[in-house]
Amino acid sequence: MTSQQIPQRADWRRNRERLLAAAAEVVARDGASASLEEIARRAGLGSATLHRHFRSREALLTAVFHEGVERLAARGRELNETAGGGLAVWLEELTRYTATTRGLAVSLRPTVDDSGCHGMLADVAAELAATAVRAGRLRPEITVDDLLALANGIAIRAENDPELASRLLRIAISGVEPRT
Amino acid sequence: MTSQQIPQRADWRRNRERLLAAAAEVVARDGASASLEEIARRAGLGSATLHRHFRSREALLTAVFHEGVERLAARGRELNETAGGGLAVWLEELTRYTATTRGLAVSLRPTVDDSGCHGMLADVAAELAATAVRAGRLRPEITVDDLLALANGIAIRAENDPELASRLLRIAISGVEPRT
DNA sequence: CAGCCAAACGGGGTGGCCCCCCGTTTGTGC
DNA sequence: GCACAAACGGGGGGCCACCCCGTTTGGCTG
Repeated sequence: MTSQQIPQRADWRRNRERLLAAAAEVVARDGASASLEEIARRAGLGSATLHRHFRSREALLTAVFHEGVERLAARGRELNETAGGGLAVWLEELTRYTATTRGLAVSLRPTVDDSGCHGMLADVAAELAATAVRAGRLRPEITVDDLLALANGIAIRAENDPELASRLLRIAISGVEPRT
Repeated sequence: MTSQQIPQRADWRRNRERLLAAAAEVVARDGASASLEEIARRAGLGSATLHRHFRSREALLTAVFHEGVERLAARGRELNETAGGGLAVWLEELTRYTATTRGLAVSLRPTVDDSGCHGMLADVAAELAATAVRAGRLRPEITVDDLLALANGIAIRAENDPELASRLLRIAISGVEPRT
């Protein structure tokens, strides 16, 4: 998924794990703008090593969030089996999770080559959306990318506030006018 | 609105204008994270002077965007006189404008003391919302703050893409299900 | 088990940024 | 014009990203 070639030497793999563990801590505290130097320090490695392992801040963040994003994707596939395919439920879980996981929301913006976290979710989202359209619960002219962008915008804005994230997403899904 | 006391010496006012002009250029190019040093340099002033005029990045951004935000507020009051009070129209204009004015979306997040740009819009938004509720076009349990947060999240996400901003806002306003 | 060498490491340099201290200049009221 | 508060700005401290290049090390081979 990221720019990892054939893992080579043992120390290389060990250091990668150390870097990811340190990054997880620091990013959880400071968000996407965490200091790369501090991450390297905390891993007991030189900052050059960090840069060799992860060419960019984005590559590092992608690796840090990889597991959580996979879990979200799996959850989406699971929900897609339920009656009506729980698009709305999934979007809310997605938004809450990305809002409360510091730095993740920013990392979910699609990238030029789509090598980041976004690509991993786009597929599940598309399935859920298709099911929802079939069930008459999603207007067909709304694209998956727009749905994801909406959830992403809400998550960025509601960083650290899951209640706000849920509320905003529900408004966006049900609209603003009284139900007729 | 910002931390401006009684404007005192002539050079003080002159320098303030120079700083704001430089800031407008650089922020338009680089967004909210523009380099303060570059702004000072471009204004032909020392960076210490910039810090004396604007205690924080946020204070500077607030001043830079002041005029545009006032215009948005005025536009809101104007729309509030029309039939049904154009809440939806205003929200879309707001979102488009903040999405395309680099750095503004970030500056519109409410601040602790609410001395930033947000306060200037909260009042108009409240009027528009009240009118919309009376016209049966807004569920009363939706708060103004949530509406603004939603528009703000969309604008942050759709930075530099007015079409995306419009589309997302319309989805959020009309909801995701087919109109019954 | 030793020796070799590509792979991997990391100290430290470069250049940038923010923020502020404090000695210097300047505008203004008298 | 003069005195003095008001305002300025050079430059230092501390942090950061990024990268060069001399040094260490893992693991293969015989």
